[in-house]
Amino acid sequence: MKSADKHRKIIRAATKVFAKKGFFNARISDIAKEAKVADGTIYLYFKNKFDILISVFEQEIGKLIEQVTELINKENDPKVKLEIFIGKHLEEMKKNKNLAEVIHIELRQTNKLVRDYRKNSFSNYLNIVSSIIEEGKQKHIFRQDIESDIAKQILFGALDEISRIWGPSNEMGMEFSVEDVTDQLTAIFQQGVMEAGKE
Amino acid sequence: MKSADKHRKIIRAATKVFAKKGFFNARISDIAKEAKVADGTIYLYFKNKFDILISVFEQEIGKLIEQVTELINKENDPKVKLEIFIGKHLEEMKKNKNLAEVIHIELRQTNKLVRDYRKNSFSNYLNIVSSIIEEGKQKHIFRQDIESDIAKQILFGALDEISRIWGPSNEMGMEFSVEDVTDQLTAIFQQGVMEAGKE
Amino acid sequence: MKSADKHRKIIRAATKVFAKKGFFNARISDIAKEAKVADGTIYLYFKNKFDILISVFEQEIGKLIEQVTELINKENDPKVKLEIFIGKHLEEMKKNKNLAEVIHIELRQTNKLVRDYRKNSFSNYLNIVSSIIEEGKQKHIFRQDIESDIAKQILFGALDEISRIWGPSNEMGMEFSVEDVTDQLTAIFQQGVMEAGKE
Amino acid sequence: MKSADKHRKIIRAATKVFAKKGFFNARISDIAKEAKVADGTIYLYFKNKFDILISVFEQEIGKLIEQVTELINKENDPKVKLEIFIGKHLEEMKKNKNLAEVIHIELRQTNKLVRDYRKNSFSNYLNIVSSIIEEGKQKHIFRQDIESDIAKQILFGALDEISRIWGPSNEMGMEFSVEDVTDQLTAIFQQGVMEAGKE
DNA sequence: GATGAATGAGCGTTCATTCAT
DNA sequence: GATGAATGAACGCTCATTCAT
Repeated sequence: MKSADKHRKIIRAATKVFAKKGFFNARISDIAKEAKVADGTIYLYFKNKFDILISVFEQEIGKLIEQVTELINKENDPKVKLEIFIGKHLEEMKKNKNLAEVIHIELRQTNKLVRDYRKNSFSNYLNIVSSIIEEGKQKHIFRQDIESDIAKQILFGALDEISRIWGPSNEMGMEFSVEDVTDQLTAIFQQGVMEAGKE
Repeated sequence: MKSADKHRKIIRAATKVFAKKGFFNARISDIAKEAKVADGTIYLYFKNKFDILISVFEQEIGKLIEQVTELINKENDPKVKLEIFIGKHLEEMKKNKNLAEVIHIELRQTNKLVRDYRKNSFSNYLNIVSSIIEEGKQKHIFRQDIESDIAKQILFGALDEISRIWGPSNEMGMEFSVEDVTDQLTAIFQQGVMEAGKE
Repeated sequence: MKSADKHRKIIRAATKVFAKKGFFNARISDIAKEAKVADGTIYLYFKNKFDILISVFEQEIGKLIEQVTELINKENDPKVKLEIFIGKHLEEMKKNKNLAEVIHIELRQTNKLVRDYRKNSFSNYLNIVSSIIEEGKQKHIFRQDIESDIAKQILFGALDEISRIWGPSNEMGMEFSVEDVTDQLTAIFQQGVMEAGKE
Repeated sequence: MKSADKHRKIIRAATKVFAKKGFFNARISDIAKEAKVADGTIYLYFKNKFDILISVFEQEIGKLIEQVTELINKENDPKVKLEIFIGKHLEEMKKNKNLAEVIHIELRQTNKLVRDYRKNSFSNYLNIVSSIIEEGKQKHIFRQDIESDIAKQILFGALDEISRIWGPSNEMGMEFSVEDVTDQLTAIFQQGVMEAGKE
C-alpha cells in the first residue's frame, strides 16, 4: 500500500523546496532528494508537479482552517475574533516559514488550477474573515460602510505581506516578534473597522 | 544609437505578456512577437529575460514614485497624504491592469535579483508610506505605537491584494469602483493608525 | 511449480495487448492488468518484455505449424496443399485477429532477437511453403523457374498483408469473407506458379 | 529562412536511423547526430518525432508515385504495366535499402497518424495497382473474378516482404538480383491474374 | 509463489541565448 | 542595428525491472 507516511514526507519536502526556490525553479529531483525517495516515486503519489503544489495548500490551509475555526467558535466578540484570526495566522506563518513563502509566492502563479483551488479551501479560509466582519456589522460594533468582501482581501493582503518579515529574505533590519506584529495589525485593522466611540 | 522607442516597445510588450502568462510561462518569442521585433533584437536592449522583468518595474514604479511624490508634496496633512497615496496607487492599478498583475505576481518570484531590486526603486516607493507615517506620528496625528516599517508593509499588502479586484481573474461577484475601494481602504487604514479622538 | 495456467493467461493477455497497442506502446502493467496478475508476477514467467513477445509467436506459430502440417500430410497434390495452406492461414488469422495484428506489426520490429527467432519457428512455418513448391516442381506441376525461397516470401507477404482486411483498422470499404480472399489468393498464386497447360 | 537543404538532410538521416533501429528505438539525438545538427534544430523542421516518420513517407512515396506514374503512362498493355510497377518498386527498394526497411517496419506501427497518412499518399500508390488491374479486366486480359482491391494488397504484401531480401538482415543464404526477383514476382502475379489462354 | 511499491535510467521536447548574415 | 536559424543544456515524466514483504 502506498504509505501515507511517504505522502507526507513528499509534501513536507516540496513545501521546503518550493519555499526556497519557488515553484518554477524547483526541480522534481530536488523534491525527491529532499524527501529521500526516487524521482519516480513522487509520481506514485502525485499526478504531476503542479499537483504537488495544490496538495501543499490543500493540506496546510486545511489545517489552518480547522484550528482557526475551533478557536474562534469559543469567542463571541467579533473584535476578539479578528484578533484571534490575525494572531493565529501570523503565529503559524512564523512557525512554518516555508508555508508562508509558499502561500506568498505560489498562490500568485496565475493559473487555472490554482484559481480553481482558491475557489475552494482558500476561499473558505478568507470567508472566515468576512463572516466575522458581517457579524460585527450586525452587532453594530463594526462600521456599516465596511464591505466585508473588500475587507477580507485587505486583511489577507496585509497578513500575507507582513508574514514575510520572518522569511529567509527579510530585508528589514529589525526583528519583530509575532506579538509585536499581531498587535500592530490588530490595532490598525480593528480600530479601522470599528464604529466610532466603540472602544 | 539604439532607439529608445524600441526599448519602450519591448517594455510595453513584456508587461503585457508577463501579466497574461506570468514570468516563467512567458517566452522571449512571445514578447518579441508582441513587440514586433526579432527575438535576437531583445538582447540588444536587455541582458537577459530577467533583466526585462526588472526593467518593467524600474520603469513603471519609477513613474509611480514621481507622480505620487508630486501630488503628496502639495499636501501637509499626513492623513490626506495617505488618502492620496492609496487613491493614486489604486487608480494606476485599475488603469494599467497589466502592471498590477505583474507587480502582484512577479514581485513574488523569490529571487536574488528581485530582492536586490526591491532594495532600490520598490523600497523607495514603500518608503513614501513610512515617511508619511513618521510625519503623522511626529505631528501626533498618528498613534505613537505604530511601527512605520510594519505599517508600510501592511498597507502595501492590502493595496496589492485589493488591486486584483480589477484583474482578469477577479473571482468576486461584484464590481467595485476605484472610489469605493479607495474609500474602504483609506477608511480602515486611516482610522486604524490615527490617535483616538483625532477625527 | 509455476502454474502453466498462469503462463497461458499471460500469453493470452499479451497477445491481446500487443495487438491493440503494438509492442512498444504496450505496458507491462497493461498486460498484468489484462491477465489479472501483479506486474511482478510476469517476471516469474518471462525474462523480460521482449521474451513475452517471442513467447507469443513461439506458442501461436507452433500451433499453426502443427495444424497445417497435419492437414497437408493428408494430401498429395501440391496444388491442393497450397490451397490448404493459404486457407488455413487466413482462417486462423480471421479467427484470431489479435494474432494477425501481432504477426503483422511486431514481426517487423527490426531486432536481433526477432531475427534469431525467425530463424527458428517462423522459418519452419515458411519452409512448409517452400517444401510444397519444391515438391510441385519435382512433379512438374509447378514451373521449374520458380525459386521456392523467393516464392515463400512472396506468399507470406501476400498472406500477411491481406490478413489485415479483418483487422481493427481495415480501411477498405467492403467486407470480404475468408472464402473470397482464400479463393482470390489461391487463384492468383496457384495459377501463377503452375506450369502452362496444367490446369 | 529555414533551409530546404537542412530539411532534406534530416529526412535522409531519419530514414537511415529508422531503418537501422526502428522507429521506437531510434532516438531524436541519433537522428540529430546523423544529420549533423543539434537536437533542437530538428524541431524547427518537424513537429515531433512522429512527424519525421510521416515526412519520410510523404517524401519518398511521393517520388515513387511520380516516377512510376510517368513510366506506366507510356504503356498500353496492363500486363506490361504490372511488370513495370513491380520492377520499378523493387529497383527503388534495392537502391534505397533504408527506405525499404522503413516502409516495411514503420508502415506497420498501428497508429492513427499512420493510418490517416495511408489514406493519402500511400493509398494513391496502391491504387495505381488496382487501376491497372481494372484496366486489364476491362480489356479482358485479366480474369474477371479478380477483385482489384484484394489483388493490390496481395501484390503490395508480396513486394514489401520480398524487398527485405536486400535488407541488412537478409537471412537467406543466396543473393538475388533485382531482375531475378522481378521476374519471379512478375511471372507469378502476372500469370496469376491473367485469363486462361492469354499468353 | 505472488504482490505492487519503489527505483532510476532514459528520452522527447522546450526555449533562453548566440551569432553568422 | 536587426534578424531568426541554430544551439544544446535542462527537465518533467515514464515504465521496465527489482525486491522486501
